[in-house]
This record gives sequence, C-alpha cells and structure tokens, in this order.
Amino acid sequence: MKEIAATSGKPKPARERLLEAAKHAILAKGLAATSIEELIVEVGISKSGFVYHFGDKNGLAKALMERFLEEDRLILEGIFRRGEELDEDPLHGFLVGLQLLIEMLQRLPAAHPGCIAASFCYQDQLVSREIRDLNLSAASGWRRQFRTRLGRIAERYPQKIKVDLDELADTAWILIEGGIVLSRMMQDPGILPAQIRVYRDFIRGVFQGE
Amino acid sequence: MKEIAATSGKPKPARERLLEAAKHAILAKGLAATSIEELIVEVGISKSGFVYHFGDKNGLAKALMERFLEEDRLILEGIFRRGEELDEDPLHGFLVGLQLLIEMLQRLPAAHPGCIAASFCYQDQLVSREIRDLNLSAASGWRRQFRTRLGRIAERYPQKIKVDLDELADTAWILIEGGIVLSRMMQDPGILPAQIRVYRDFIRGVFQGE
DNA sequence: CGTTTCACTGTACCTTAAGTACAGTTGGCG
DNA sequence: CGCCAACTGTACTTAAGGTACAGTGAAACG
Repeated sequence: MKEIAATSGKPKPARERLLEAAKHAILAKGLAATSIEELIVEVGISKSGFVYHFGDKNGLAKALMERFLEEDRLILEGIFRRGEELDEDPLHGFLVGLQLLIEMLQRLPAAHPGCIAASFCYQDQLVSREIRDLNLSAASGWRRQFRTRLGRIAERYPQKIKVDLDELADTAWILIEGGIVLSRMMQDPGILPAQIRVYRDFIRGVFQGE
Repeated sequence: MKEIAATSGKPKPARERLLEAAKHAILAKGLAATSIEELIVEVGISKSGFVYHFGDKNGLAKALMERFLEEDRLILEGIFRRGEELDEDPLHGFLVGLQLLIEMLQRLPAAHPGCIAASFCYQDQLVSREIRDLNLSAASGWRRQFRTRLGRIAERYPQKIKVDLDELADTAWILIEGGIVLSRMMQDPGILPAQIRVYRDFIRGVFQGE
C-alpha cells in the first residue's frame, strides 16, 4: 500500500481523519463500544469509504495499533536517549530518563488517555491474531530495551537488592500499563507518574542502596 | 432476592451454571466477544431463562463482578491473615503473606485465568456505571488494606528507601493487574508471580535496606 | 387441598451493527 | 484521453441484543 504523502496544506484525507476519530473514541469507550457508523458520521464519509480504506473493523484496529505503537515508541525512545545524553553514566542516564518520563506524564492534562495496547489486550477474540502479535512484539521490544539498560547498569553497579533483571525490566512495562488502568479507574491522573516514581526509587535502591 | 440455598446433591441451578460458563468465556474472550446465545446453549437453558435471571448482559456482568471480587477478596485476605498468624511482626508478616501469594500463583496451571476486574476496565462504555463503581470500590479497598499494613510496618521500621506509602500500596494492585495482562500476552504464567516477587524484594529493600 | 411462587419455556418481533457485493462517480495526473 | 485513487449509493444478509408476554410444572406454604 502506498504511503500517504505528506500533503501539508490540504484538508486531511479521510483515512487520517478516521484514524484520529477512532483513536479518541476507542480510548474513551473501547473497541466494541465504538461503532463504525459513528466514526463515518463524525468525519463525514460513507460506509463504502470506510470499507475502501480499512476493509473492516479489524483493519481499522490494526492500522491504529501500528500507528500508536510506533508513536509511543518514538516518544519513549526519545526520552531515554535524552536521558543518556544528559548523563552518560548508565544508572544516572536511566534515572534521568525516568524523571523526564515522570514529568511528561505529569504535564498530560486529564487522566492519561490510555493506551491502545492496554485497551486491546483484554478484547482478545475481538481482534485478530495479527493485532495481538503486534502488541506482543512491541512489549517484547520494551522488555529488551529496558533489560539492556539494566544490564549496562549492573555492569558498573553491584546490586544492593537482589532482583532478577529480566523481571525488573518487565516491571517497567507493567507499571506503565497498570498505572494507566488505575489512573483511569480512579480518575486520578497523578497515579501513573507516581508509579513511575516508585519504579525510579526502586531502581536507585537496587543499585545505590539507601 | 433470596440467596441460593446450599443444595448440595442436586444439579446446580441454571443461574450458577450460567455464571460459571460466563466466567470462563469472558476471561478467555472478553465480554463483548461472549454472546448470550453461546452461554445458554452451553448450559442448556432458554433465552427467556437468561432474561429471568439477569435481565440483560449487563446484569450478568454485574453478578459476575460481585461474585469474583468477593471470591478474590476472601482468597487474598486469607493469605495475608495467615501471613500475620505465622509472624506477628508487621514487616515479616507481610513478607510471609507475599510469599504465600507468590506460591499460590505459581501453583496455578496455565497462564493466570485473568481477572474480571482487569477485563472490564477497558470496556468502559460497555458496562454500566454501577459495575465500574464496584470495581472502583474494590480497588479502593485494596489500597486501604495494603496502606494499613505498610503503615504498621513503617511505625516499627524506618524507611531505608524513601517512597510514598500510598503510592507503594497502589503498586501492589497495579503489579497484580498488570502482571495478569502481561502473563496473558506473553503466554507465560511465570510473569505474574515473578512480579509479586519483585514487589516483595522492594518492600524488603524499603524497610530493611540491602 | 388449593393456591401462590419460583424457575423456567416458547413464540414473536424490533433494532443496531457489522459485513458483503457491486455498480457508479469525480478529480487529478501522466 | 484515459487511468486510477478515492470515494458514493444502494441493496441485502447475518448476528446479537433486547423486549413483551403468555404459559407451565413442581414444590412450598398455609
């Protein structure tokens, strides 16, 4: 499929507008509760137009997943690279990255809009194998990323608290996804950044002690 | 509504069988992907029978939520009370409780069946306000429970790592729910108990240091 | 012993949503 | 000029949830 050219000034093509509308609706209500009808009315397109672009709801879900996994990846990667720029020590670079993440999350307005990944993983049979695999490979990517950083830290800093680094890498992903969920549930946007702060404190505790 | 009497020998009433069938189906596929039709076929009841017992899908979801929140509550409460029985020191009683929880989770067969609460919180508009409130009040209950225990520990043990106890209490809930999700996604039942172990190590680190 | 209540069944029908098929249109570009 | 991407319009099918309501068999109750 041809990529949408970066047509700057023109009105955004329907495909774009559909993805945007779908993003908001799905994050707010979930995939199942979002109807194709409401989306096409919102962006002013026909049902046939929808079918032309995405085939079916699953196609829309897949396109969304691809887009937002990539978006999140870029943001998070940028943050942690910046952390390493600011302090080349592996431990402190990581701690700076975490702090930048915390501050970014604090700046977000209301309760975090949530994460398409989290939103899909409990709607299993509703989305295709393909989509679950996308989600899975993204999570595996994060696991590797964090694991690598923790490994580099461990080379220089002896562990004051004994924990498995693989598990500690998973903890980051879990606190983010779980934090989003609890933030939503409690209607408290502060919960997510607070949990990253807990993670940061733990990392410091593990490698620096009290 | 009258409670179902503990009719021991007799065949389980349809309501019970529906709840059981719904539990498995919803944990496996999510609420939206589970049809009333498939449930009534499975337990051999008519659609009118379903309506008689639950009114609609939302009624079923609510009944399920109530039941399993209560079930989980009893299990977790039992575990942590037992921990306190085995060691009356608040820190060590809690650590023992966490260890018992880890071992229980390790004994569970395949990937953790998941948690109705986690399964519902991203299907927001699909379930009624009532159900979200149930979920919310259960989460608040756990927050209080853990917070109280952490408070008792903090009275006796100075904190070696500075963390906010409210946030640390939330971390427990988040790691459980998030751990279930990642366990499911990765098809790895070990992830959930491993994360509780990470939490346990952290608690020890916070109050005992290295 | 009659009556009420519980736990259902059966039939019928409505609405929403997703999905399928396919023919037709429009505007820009080579 | 003609092609092609990006649509529109119409028509139909199926699945699923939800509503309404009359009826029934067994057992508990007074």
